[in-house]
Amino acid sequence: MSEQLGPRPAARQAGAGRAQRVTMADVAAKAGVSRTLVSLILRDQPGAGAATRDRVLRAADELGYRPDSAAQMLARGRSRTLGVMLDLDQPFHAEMVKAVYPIAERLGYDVLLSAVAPGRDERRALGALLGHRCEALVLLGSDADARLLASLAESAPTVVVGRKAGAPGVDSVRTAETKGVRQAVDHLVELGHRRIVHIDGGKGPGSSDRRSAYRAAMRRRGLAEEVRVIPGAHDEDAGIAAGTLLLGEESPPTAVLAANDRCALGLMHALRGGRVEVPGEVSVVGYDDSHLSHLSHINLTTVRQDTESIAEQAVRCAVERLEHAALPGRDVALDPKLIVRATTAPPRRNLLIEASTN
Amino acid sequence: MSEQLGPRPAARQAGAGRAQRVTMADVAAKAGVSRTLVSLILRDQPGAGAATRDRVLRAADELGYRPDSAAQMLARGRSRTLGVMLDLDQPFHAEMVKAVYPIAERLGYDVLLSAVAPGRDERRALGALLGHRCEALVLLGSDADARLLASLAESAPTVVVGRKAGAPGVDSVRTAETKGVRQAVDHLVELGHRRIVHIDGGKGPGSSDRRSAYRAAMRRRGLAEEVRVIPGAHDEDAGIAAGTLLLGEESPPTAVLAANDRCALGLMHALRGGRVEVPGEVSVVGYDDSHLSHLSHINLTTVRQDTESIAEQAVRCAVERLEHAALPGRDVALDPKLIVRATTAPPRRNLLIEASTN
DNA sequence: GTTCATGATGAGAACGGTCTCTCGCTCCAT
DNA sequence: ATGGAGCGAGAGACCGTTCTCATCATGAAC
Repeated sequence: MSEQLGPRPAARQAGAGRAQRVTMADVAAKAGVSRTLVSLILRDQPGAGAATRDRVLRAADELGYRPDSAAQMLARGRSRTLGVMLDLDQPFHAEMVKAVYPIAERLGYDVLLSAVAPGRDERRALGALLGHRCEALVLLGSDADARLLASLAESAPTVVVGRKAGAPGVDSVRTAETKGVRQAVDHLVELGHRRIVHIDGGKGPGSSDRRSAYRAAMRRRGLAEEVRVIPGAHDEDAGIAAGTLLLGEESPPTAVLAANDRCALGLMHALRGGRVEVPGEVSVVGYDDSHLSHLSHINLTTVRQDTESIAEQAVRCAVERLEHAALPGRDVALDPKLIVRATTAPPRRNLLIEASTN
Repeated sequence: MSEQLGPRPAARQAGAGRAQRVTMADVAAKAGVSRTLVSLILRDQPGAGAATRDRVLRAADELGYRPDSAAQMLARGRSRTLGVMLDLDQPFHAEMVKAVYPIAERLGYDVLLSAVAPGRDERRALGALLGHRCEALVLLGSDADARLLASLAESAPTVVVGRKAGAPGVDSVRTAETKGVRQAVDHLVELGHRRIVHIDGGKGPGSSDRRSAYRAAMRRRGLAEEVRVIPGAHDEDAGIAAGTLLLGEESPPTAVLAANDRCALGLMHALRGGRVEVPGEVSVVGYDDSHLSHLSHINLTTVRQDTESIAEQAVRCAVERLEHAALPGRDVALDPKLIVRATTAPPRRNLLIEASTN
């Protein structure tokens, strides 16, 4: 242990050698005014003379003053901080976060990130956010059950992105899966495809919606008997597995609607490995328009979720609920947009079969 | 109790409708002890009777008490929080963060994430971390110049991951590029390759080291006249460009050492698109061992940076500097390991030429 | 010349914790 | 008895802000 001479020697010595944090008091002293006034001026509030204002601002700048958000939070009773929980492995989450930053900033909120990781489940990730006094939570692709969500909502406004919340008092923002899927199916049908299968996303967020939307869209086009769902997931391996499965079939589909872009990529890889051309022999549609799909060598036709708007709505929901307490739980569904690139084309009859029996 | 005619009604009403935050005072009241004791017990310090301890813990649990880290920071003078700056688009960063979490936790540190994004440069990302009172900073793949690093280091211990820091008082942790590259080259040479090119990472972190390491390794194997570096970058497009270039050549290399996995992927895609088999006609080695390379359909031979150890060292550096103030700047270089998978094999003479003129 | 808004400034109490100190007790050697 | 140790518990200062309220000039209005 440390010898105890002065008050809290440990704390002092921890930062030893390092410049002490510059506080408002230092600025006040340097400018020759009171702390109160410094606070006022730094927060850009009226009530200080122009000359004083200048002097204080200059002093703050020279000292390299940086407000201590811990103290601010404590004093304000509000942190003006939004917590975002995400999965670092999901490119879509990355896109969302990028979109959330500027929006939150515009509304005067700070953003804190907390990732789920092996050994760090949602509960912990969220606990960290709450501990850091986030006033509202945005959950990207959460698996949380209704009970957890409900209990969260008791301590902070909670918005779930990408799926229905299923808990009272919790907002959700997501893509209108029905429309996205329908656009994709319509596109394929108009190209001349009939045998269109769907690789689903298993129990991932939004996938049950997409599944039923696919069925509905097919029925709507009179293709009820062609409906076929292959169980999958939101990663490359699922796509590979499905691709391998299809390669072995006698009369495989001419088009595939994948669970998401990663899944589509896996699928395409498997198909091309089996010498099946995309889109020559099989058309592939992804879902997400993640940065992967833009890449020139991939050039994936995909359904773009409007990240920008989703982020905007999510932040807005959180903030509104923060300000007007108990609103009813909202469920915002945004229109997605089909981005046609190079992986879809009219079907070429029988080529697939030929190729796969090479 | 505070039934008094409200000081700060604004603050109170901001959280209107929402349950008030449970504080230590509430727990203390419920357990019939003082705040001090509650604090003691919750921090797991000696000095409280077993019975009291139980009573307090139960009370805290029942009330759903959650320590307020803002207040803790303020009171402690220390935040015990590590700030990590990252780029959400880099899979390697994701791996790092996943590794950092448990290590930091073991050392009793909290982790805050701040991402760079369009419209949010390193300066801002770091400002956010500092504002939230991070005691130390870990920068993943930073572009920051020496001046910025030096000024950062004045306010908090700073560790740069993936490149040399180049600023005094700033630690760096990275892979011993020389060894990784040498292993890769040796592996290829032992398989029988001589014509081995390197696609470099442009001005990305670590790439100049890899470039010279490649030259050295080639010379060491007596292949000085085979040295060839193709300018590239750390993404798929660079790989494609290089691949396209090579496809057009008369006597292309039999093996390629890519800047990183993403680059390798692009390269492979381009090659396969040109009907060139990997590894049959060209062997490809990546760098990073990101989750992409594990995928069964990719199965990339790659140089694994030991994420685990890098994270450990980075956190350790930060913490040690935190505790022992002004140590000299360290530069830890960790041994990488070549992971041989399915994209490397002995060369087949002339096949590449045949294939590419098909 | 006294009274009053008005605008600039300062004093001091929160906020929710941590930490040092002191206090009252019991236990045991003198 | 007497005087410490040793331990459980509480008092109160403090961390760096924000916010309310009081104070103090200053000049316009009466």
